Amino acid sequence: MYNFLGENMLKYEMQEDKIIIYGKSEFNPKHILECGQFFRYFKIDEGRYVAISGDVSVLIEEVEDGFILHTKNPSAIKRLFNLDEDYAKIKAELVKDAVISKVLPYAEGLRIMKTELFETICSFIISANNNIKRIKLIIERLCKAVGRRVDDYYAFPTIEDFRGLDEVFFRSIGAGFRAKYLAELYENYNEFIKEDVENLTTEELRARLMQFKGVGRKVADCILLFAYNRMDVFPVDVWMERVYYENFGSERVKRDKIPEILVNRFGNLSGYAQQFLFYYKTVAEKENKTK
DNA sequence: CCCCAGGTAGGCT
DNA sequence: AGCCTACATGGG
Repeated sequence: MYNFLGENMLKYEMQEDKIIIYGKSEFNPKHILECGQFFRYFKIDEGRYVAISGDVSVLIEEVEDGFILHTKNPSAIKRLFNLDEDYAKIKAELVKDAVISKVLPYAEGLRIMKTELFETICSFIISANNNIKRIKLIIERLCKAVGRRVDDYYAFPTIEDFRGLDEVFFRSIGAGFRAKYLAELYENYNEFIKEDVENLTTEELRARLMQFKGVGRKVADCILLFAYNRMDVFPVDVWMERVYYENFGSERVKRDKIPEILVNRFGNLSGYAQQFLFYYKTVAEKENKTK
């Protein structure tokens, strides 16, 4: 059955073991997976990616006029990629910004995902003062060590899989100084999920998330954006700090001020703006230079 | 043998 | 509050 929610929206068809995506303008696996929001993806070859979220996997295959998302759990994958989100509308608004209009053409079909909460918290704690390649490496070692085996891959560990794991264990998978933060998660996360946080404002929920050790402003904003899809946040890391001075403000400001300035500029589209800029800065700009 | 990476906590003033 | 620095580890 088709979705007829809007004229310009992504057209897709749900089947028992796959989702068929029609057209390539609103869904681009490279742009979605390589924009830094998600770590458990693998490029198989030209045109094929595998992604694993929680305990669900998907094989993304490029075909003539779109993509086929092979999966045992299509509804979970539909949710993961926010397939009903209307990006035509979002981009029509964003393109009015001179800086964004420059980078949008490089990231057509980028979508913000909706990632699993526990996985997102762990992943972004690991991301602190780290590089993407090594973040992926540590996460894969974590999944292989304690994640449930599903078919031919390992699920991301659940909170219960973390029971009893100590700092020594997390150091053994290469987490380094972040090991103690991960070891503290079992108790603190179990406390957190008892609370009703969905109705908190973004500011309140950020403050709550920052009570986790290893979660500061930037990591909290990533959790807000990717796990909660709160779009009124703009995570600022070393890359976004560079983008800020190159495009938005030449005067030196305190690093803590940059998110505030950019959220004022982009409002409820901040999260989208940040991801388009991040993709351009970390992937597209580099590829342009090598051409 | 340097430097850097999707930063943060803790200690200092 | 705001500033400073240590922090584990793999890759360039």
